[in-house]
Amino acid sequence: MRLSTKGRYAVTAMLDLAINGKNGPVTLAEISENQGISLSYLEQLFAALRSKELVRGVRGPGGGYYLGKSSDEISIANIICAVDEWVEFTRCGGRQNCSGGARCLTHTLWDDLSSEIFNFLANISLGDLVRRNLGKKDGEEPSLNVVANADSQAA
Amino acid sequence: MRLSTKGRYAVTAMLDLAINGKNGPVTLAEISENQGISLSYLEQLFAALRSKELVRGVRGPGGGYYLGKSSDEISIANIICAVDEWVEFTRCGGRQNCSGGARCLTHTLWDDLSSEIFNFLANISLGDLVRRNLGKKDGEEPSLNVVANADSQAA
DNA sequence: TGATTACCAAGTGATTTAGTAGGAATTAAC
DNA sequence: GTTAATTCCTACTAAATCACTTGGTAATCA
Repeated sequence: MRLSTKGRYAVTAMLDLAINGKNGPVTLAEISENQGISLSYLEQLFAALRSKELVRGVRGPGGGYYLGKSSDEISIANIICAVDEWVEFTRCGGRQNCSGGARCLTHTLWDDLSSEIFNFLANISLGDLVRRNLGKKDGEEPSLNVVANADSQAA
Repeated sequence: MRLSTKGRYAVTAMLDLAINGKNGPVTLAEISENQGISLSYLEQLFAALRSKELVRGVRGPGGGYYLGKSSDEISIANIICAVDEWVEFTRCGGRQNCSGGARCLTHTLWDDLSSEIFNFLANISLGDLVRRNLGKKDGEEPSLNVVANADSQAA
């Protein structure tokens, strides 16, 4: 499994698209400008997003990108999976040669852990992020209490 | 932020240590054998774990590693942070030149998201994992319902 | 003394990251 | 119909990271 800045770029760009795409498509040049991400790198990320139908491109002057679905139908997990390919590889392909050993024991456990994180991200939609953002002024700290996790206490 | 196989290696090794270290220290050679991780790579991971006092090494014959604290005092987040350095870097160091722009807006939001994940991992201790494991037989699927998250629903 | 272990530092091939470069295809505006 | 704006596509690249190897040194037990 994997969850790095690449996914963050994609989420940031999609959020920009969700916020600024209300009236007409948004160009990658604008997102590049807004978010400080290189244009060609954005193109590559959006190629992946498009293949998963999370965005829809319109060519020519006045073109740009729309969201492929409503922002409430797009989860953060969707976005990250599109660009980052959330593979949680088992070292022992399938179930061979790790029947009772400590290796298999720990890896199924780690897979459970990563699927918990997946569920967490799958329960936050792009629409949630937009609403959380627009409801706040700049100085305020936007808290992110989403569906999945009500009682998070700091360590 | 970052959460890859390197952290998984460390968690796996620590779990092995917690399970097999009841009576006497465990050598890295044993963990290497059990988990299929190269010995020298383990050494590097354990150098990081030792610097955070999560493990304690004993040299010489009959030596090996102990846990540095009780397994209930070590969280998964502790382990991952030790080897993976959980940096959630803000592109605009501090608060310069992103007062109201969309950039800062999205990055504080992403930071919230990553701290949610951090809290999630911080609420699972190594002891939790051990108990979850030992209570099960091999064939069974070990469910991972931990303190932090009671109501996880699949997406 | 010798074996066994942790410790330490440097190097390496493969992969990923974040980006450049250079185009081709589509379409709106002139 | 030409031009400009935009998406789309392929290939390349420097830097970083991953997982590992090599070759040691230091401590400690028998």
